[in-house]
Amino acid sequence: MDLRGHLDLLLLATLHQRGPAHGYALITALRETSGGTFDLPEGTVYPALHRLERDGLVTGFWEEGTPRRRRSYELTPQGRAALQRKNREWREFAKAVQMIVGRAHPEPTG
Amino acid sequence: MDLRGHLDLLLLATLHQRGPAHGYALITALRETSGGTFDLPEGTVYPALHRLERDGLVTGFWEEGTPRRRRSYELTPQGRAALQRKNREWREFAKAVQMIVGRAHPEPTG
DNA sequence: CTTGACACCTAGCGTGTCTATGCCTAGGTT
DNA sequence: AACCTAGGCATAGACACGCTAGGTGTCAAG
Repeated sequence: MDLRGHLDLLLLATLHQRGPAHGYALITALRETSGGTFDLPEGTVYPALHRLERDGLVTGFWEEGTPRRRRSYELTPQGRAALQRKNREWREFAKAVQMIVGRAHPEPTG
Repeated sequence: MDLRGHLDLLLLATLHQRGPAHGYALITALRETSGGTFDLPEGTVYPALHRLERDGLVTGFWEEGTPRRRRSYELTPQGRAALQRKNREWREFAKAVQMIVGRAHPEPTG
């Protein structure tokens, strides 16, 4: 596991910042923005986008006038609301983990 | 999903700070240290401890002289090493998410 | 004798992510 | 021509993890 259930947050946040984008572009954007930490396989991203569309958080449309067929997605109002919520949840989660982890560190030599 | 694959880190970190502890005590400790954010069901913690023991990251022993039977666990050297590694992974992960999420926030009213 | 805190355990489910694979187009190389 | 690489989408299946839901039992207080 690598994404730990935060994939939706990452996708929604990226769509929010960059505007409508297609799957492959999202993969690239996440890889670059995260400094290489998130290098997501397609089998992760495409099903996730389908899920988000099914749940009404994004809407997809086939782009016209591009050489290759590509399906782009943009945030819906519910998507924006979900992003806000997931953002809050992330901050609370990260803070809580930090509270537990952030005090002492194990000694390198045990 | 709530713990997002970071349960092991939380357990190992708590054991590292408090020394040997039993399952129920870990649940209480995590709840209090996290300010209530992590209120883990027993069905989450006990199987996780079994997993950690199976993998050699903790060793369990039945405490003697306590009114109720309780199985306590303490970190092994591998456990300490794993804690270090998971700690690093957490920091990298949190940083990467922050890079993606941390710039803009959706407007409250859309 | 019932309630509630303490303390442990497990089967089975749902969900999410990844692996693996497939299909197709465009552009470049040999 | 044949081949390769990058771009682009898609799904099936496996796996890991956490949670639900149930169980066992002790001890103290009402």
